[in-house]
Amino acid sequence: MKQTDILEHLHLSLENQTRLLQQIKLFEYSKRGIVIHKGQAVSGAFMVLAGKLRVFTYSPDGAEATLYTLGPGDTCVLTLNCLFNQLRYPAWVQASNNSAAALIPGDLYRDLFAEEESIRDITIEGLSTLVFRLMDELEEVHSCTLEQRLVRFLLNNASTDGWVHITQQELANHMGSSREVIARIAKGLSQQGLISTNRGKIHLINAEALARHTAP
Amino acid sequence: MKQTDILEHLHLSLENQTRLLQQIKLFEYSKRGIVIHKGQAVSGAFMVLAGKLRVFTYSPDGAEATLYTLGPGDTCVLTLNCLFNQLRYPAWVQASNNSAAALIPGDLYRDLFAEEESIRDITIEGLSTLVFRLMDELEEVHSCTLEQRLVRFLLNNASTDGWVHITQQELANHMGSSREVIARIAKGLSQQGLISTNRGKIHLINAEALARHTAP
DNA sequence: GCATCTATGTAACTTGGGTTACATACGCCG
DNA sequence: CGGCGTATGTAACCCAAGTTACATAGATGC
Repeated sequence: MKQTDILEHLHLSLENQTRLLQQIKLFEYSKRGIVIHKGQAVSGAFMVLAGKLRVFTYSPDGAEATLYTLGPGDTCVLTLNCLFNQLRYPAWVQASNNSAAALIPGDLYRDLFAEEESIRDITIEGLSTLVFRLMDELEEVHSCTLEQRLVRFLLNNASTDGWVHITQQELANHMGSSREVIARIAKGLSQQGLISTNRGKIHLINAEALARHTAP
Repeated sequence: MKQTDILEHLHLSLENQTRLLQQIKLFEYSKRGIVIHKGQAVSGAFMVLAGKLRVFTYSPDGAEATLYTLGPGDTCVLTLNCLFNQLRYPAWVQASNNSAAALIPGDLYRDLFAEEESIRDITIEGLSTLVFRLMDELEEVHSCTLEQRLVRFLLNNASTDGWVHITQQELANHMGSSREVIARIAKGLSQQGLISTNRGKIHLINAEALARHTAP
């Protein structure tokens, strides 16, 4: 992981490229490492360079709920929120794999935001996208059954060969439910011949039929 | 309602004030009038000048769920989203009272966004605030009972004398539930002497005791 | 191969809250 | 005042989904 990798994700004037490289800090995280914890003061914008980070909250009773995940080139929008509004970070961030991220100091980011159109664009786009994702999720939560949400998740996260590599516990965390409930729903789906369950992964046997479960 | 009222909510250079007044369109809505319907193409940014607008969605089965409400000086963030991302409007907007709003054409808004720091600030702040509100709501939905959510809503919306002017049907729509359920919960609370229910309004008798219902 | 993790499978029980189906009460207007 | 539209009150019923409590089955290392 090199500092200069960050330039691939941004379009900046040469002068600002130099400033950026002088001021960013690189961080590397091993699998399951905690990147940011709730309540932490955030001193800059986080951009993921490699790996995968998961942003999640704990509900008061200790259950996890994933908000979203970040891949290479993604900026963690919540850190932008914190920067522009002087807030503390409202969630946890954990590395799903070995990952690397760059921290762009807050003052620099604000300067770049004022000077560089491309920075303004990715900022606005990141915020907007998150707003839509959250709205969708909110609507989904109170208008879909857990089975529909689970099916939708599987369809959205299957690799081209129809496998989803995830444990039932992780699925449960992701949907804010419990493992047993996921197992029960998965059992129903597998009895209908739609999926098969394995240790650490799920196979979509009939994606078309499965898709019909999200709407009827 | 005069065009120039909009200037109170924005800090612009004189030149841009003139441009703004030349290009905005004013709209007035009577109570319950539809301001924007889902799927509509949005040609500019909406700023509320007077009254109150309610932004909500319908779930597939026809139940309403309020996303948020807008008062004078608020900009509808979703229209910004649509502008910057060329999307269609993802919800309905209805006037809660007689209201007025200004439409700032998209091209003008983008110009102002590039030129005026104050516009950038309110844009970012509006988006950020919405992100936090949505995150809170999402967390609330899967970690609180309906009673807790109802109590919280009442506490947040009571006037200083402890009255909330809203029908149970509106409450139900707002929380994505049904009237009967709200009535059942309200009955429980009023039997404990915490609130009293009346036609079209609810009185908070003991707000402190009520507040203790949101956490234990 | 055996011990030990970690992941999955299952069943019984509980509960929040949505649904259905009425009854009653309020308030306005002719 | 009396009727009609709108708001609230209540009860019985049902189901999705969370909880508790174990059983079993792949992995991994020694």
